[in-house]
Amino acid sequence: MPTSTVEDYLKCILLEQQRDPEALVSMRRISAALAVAPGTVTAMMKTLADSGLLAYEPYSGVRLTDSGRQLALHVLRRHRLIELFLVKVMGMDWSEVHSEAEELEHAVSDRLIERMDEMLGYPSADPHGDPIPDVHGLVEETVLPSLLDCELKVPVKVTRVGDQSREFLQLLEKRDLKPGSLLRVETRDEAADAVELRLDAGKRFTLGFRAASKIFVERAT
Amino acid sequence: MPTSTVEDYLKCILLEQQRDPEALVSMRRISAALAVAPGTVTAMMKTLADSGLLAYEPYSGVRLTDSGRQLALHVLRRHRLIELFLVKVMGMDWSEVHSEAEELEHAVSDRLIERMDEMLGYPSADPHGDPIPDVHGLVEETVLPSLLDCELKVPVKVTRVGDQSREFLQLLEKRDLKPGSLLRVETRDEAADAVELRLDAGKRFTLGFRAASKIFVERAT
DNA sequence: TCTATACTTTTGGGTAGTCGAAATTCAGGC
DNA sequence: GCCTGAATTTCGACTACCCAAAAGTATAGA
Repeated sequence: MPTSTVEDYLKCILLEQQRDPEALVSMRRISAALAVAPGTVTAMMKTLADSGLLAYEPYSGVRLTDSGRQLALHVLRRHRLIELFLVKVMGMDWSEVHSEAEELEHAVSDRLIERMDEMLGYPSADPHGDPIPDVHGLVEETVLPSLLDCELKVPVKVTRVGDQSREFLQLLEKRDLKPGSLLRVETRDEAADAVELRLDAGKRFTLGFRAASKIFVERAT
Repeated sequence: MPTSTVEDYLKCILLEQQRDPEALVSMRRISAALAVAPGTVTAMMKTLADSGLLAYEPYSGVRLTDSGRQLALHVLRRHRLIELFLVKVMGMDWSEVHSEAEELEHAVSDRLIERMDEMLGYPSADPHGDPIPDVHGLVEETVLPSLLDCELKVPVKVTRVGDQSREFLQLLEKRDLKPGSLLRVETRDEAADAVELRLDAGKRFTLGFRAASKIFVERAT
């Protein structure tokens, strides 16, 4: 059974890999994401490679093997189900569940996680709109446009947010930009680094490009 | 912040101390309870003593200090609230929640545990009848008679069981001897090592002294 | 009083994970 | 082709656990 440290490394690599499925994941990215020294990552990558969980190319980076990927997906499944459980059942705020799930994902048994899944009605996405892998590790990967790419002046629905930080989520909460919210992008001004939104209620709100790129939408039906 | 290993040692010592509040807790008991080598316990006791969590008397044993006791009570609170939560909210079997709680007690945040407490209506006992310390670490210690000490032929109610092992709990479940169940002790035969019970429904069942000593009752009102 | 035995402590050693700093490698610009 | 800067790897060292086995201690019974 993998230690919780190993689970953290695998999950982190999976997430980094998803940003750019072609490339190998560099030591630098992992070391930054997990806040450990670069040398520590190199050492860990060697032992994970020895366990057959990933392929390690010295000076280039790593890529998960099938078994490593499978394991990482199970951790991700636990993480996201727990987040949804904390929001839906425990009534916690979605801006505080990420760090809580970060701990719990290593402690819950398979039995308990399946019970949560059942209670939640086998959901397909967590409170941030991230897809939940099923019990066999299958995920539906959909690429959504962000507020930077979507059509202008057309009603869209927020379906996913790409930043778990407390501050960002609290902003979205306050401005009613959570998954499910409806809005339209009125204008984009590259020079001003500004994306102007009109919310469902008619209120207007402006985001910077950086923040806008972290909100993903789909056409409102 | 104490590691989960330290929390396990403290909880274990608290529990052993409760069996015999006068005596010091020996290395042997701790080593047996936690399934670690005796030398490992001695080493850990020295570091815990250095941290001011317990008093260590070489060749005699240890006793928790106030701060050690406080910490242990918080772990115990988490453990017992989690057990009750798993039974009441998650619908798990009481014979399987102990080991699950053993992991979760080190992972849940204070925030989440208080949320559970609230959802459960600030309960005073876990599914086995063990008292739940309050948020300040206060517990009501009540000494109850077991099926070995209680009056004969008088209606009593099971209120606490002193063995968390799966097999024992499954037996109690099957025989309807869970906390809340009503029964009478008909006879005790020391030579035969037998305690004869008459259950509420009228059925009769016989336990050995060893098992009978692990079921605690109070007079039925 | 002495000793057998059960318990405790000490010692030496091992694994997992971490860091800081020195040494190495790679890739882009000249 | 060489140099430089960034990334990577290597190295020595540390903490927190853990074990097995040798050595020491306490005590109950002869």
